[in-house]
Amino acid sequence: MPTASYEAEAPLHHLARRLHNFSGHAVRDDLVNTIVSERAFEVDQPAWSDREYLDHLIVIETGWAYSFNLFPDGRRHISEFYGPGAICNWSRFSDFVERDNLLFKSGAQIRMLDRDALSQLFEERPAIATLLKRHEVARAMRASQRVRALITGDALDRIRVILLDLVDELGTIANSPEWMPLPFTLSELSDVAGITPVHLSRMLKKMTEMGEIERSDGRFRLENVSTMEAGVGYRRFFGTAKVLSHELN
Amino acid sequence: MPTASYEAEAPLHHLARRLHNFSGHAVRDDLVNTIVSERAFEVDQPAWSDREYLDHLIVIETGWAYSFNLFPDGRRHISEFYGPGAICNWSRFSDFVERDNLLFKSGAQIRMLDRDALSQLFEERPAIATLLKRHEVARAMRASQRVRALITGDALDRIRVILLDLVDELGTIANSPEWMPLPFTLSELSDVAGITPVHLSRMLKKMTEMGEIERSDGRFRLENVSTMEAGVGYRRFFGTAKVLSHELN
DNA sequence: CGACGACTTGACATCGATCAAGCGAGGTGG
DNA sequence: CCACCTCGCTTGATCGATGTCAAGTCGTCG
Repeated sequence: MPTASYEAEAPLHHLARRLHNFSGHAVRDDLVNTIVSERAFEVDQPAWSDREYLDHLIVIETGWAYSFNLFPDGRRHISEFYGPGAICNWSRFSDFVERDNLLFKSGAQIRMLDRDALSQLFEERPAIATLLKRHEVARAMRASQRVRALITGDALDRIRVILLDLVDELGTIANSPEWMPLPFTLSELSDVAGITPVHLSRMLKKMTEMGEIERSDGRFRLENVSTMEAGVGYRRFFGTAKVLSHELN
Repeated sequence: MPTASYEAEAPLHHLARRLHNFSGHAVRDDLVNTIVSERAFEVDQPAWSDREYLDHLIVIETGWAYSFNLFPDGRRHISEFYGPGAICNWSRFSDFVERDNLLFKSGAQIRMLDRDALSQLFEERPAIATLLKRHEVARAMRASQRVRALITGDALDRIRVILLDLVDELGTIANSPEWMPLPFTLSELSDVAGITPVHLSRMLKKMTEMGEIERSDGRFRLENVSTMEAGVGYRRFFGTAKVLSHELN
């Protein structure tokens, strides 16, 4: 059930934009040839299907998803979130590793790229494999930066890093607009941060009062991104991707 | 300045034992041929040399090391620790990724395996590359399990998971002895857990009073490993490695 | 002996969780 | 249409968990 915006964009448009940050090469056409199916989600939906994780690379066209893990006592930890153009299951796909569950937020639209077709493409054009790998290495480095903040920081710093990661996740596909959508509920964000939804609500109020952020109608705005980044020692891995890829090799 | 125990063991003895958990193949001789140098540390020493990280795979023969990261404000986060037989820089070595700093604890002895020699070995015998990769994937999965606990758990659960990881790290090379050495200071352990050393000291005292652990002379003992594992939903990645490698492929 | 670092303990302050109540938007059935 | 429900969010009151500051012990090393 594609929406207007879904049809408006060419397939893998956002992914191509992300990858373009790492290399001037045009790879969209090659990747489009490996598409085997697509899917749209009208309501939040966990993906329990193991086969699709292993046989296909899952790319988000529109909307959001996150990977999560349930504890025996029912608590939930959200370890990573994925915005438009993101690859949701790279490590599982490439390492055959048992990983977290995925949940697609309502409104998400995804496309699946075939494992065998991709393998063949990677053999024919190794540069594409390297490109995708670099892109995912950058995500892994961003995640490990977030984890450091979540383990050692207080609630405010945890929230700041998560908000910056959200901005970064959207900034990969466009220059960050002033007002960003808040694609997740407070309960979900609190499961990322490792704090309670109640406390998260209070801290967001506090940050609003301190003039750090503004909120309105499901969107938020960071008053001064650079100041916030400096305050928590945040480093961008996608926004400055061209610099990064230069560092990498 | 090798110690008695250093000379008593054959090179890469502990690493070979670890790998044996994942495959019956004997790979020690092949790996030994790639050794280019060795080093012993008499006092705690950070390794600042970038070249050795990239040109060599660092294997611990005896003793311990950890990787850490410094915040602008001086705080330190310790993200992983390495015991006898561990590979300290796999991700940096294989992905050319910028990673944490390493610190070798006093008494540590390491050997370095040459990058080029290893690459050649991996080409000739791909099974060895797969074996090493599986071993490091298991470590990554254990680390992500720990991170979940460190983000969402309270101080007691954080400490429990860290102690279980320490036991696991030693259990890979031998059946866990009753009394385990505590190779890190409370300050270091608190930088793993993301709590203060003072609070860690109090919590260890509390766990001792509750009969969960015993401490004596720089060593500790878990009263009931299975109970503790069940209590925090802990999963072993090395001790049950044969099961794991069966799952993996 | 004195200095130092690792650890412990106490008193106190702060942070964050818990419990409970209420509000508003959106959906459903009468 | 309204009554009613659920869900996400907010707020207040309170309690427990954790950090901070300070003092003191112990072993090690010069």
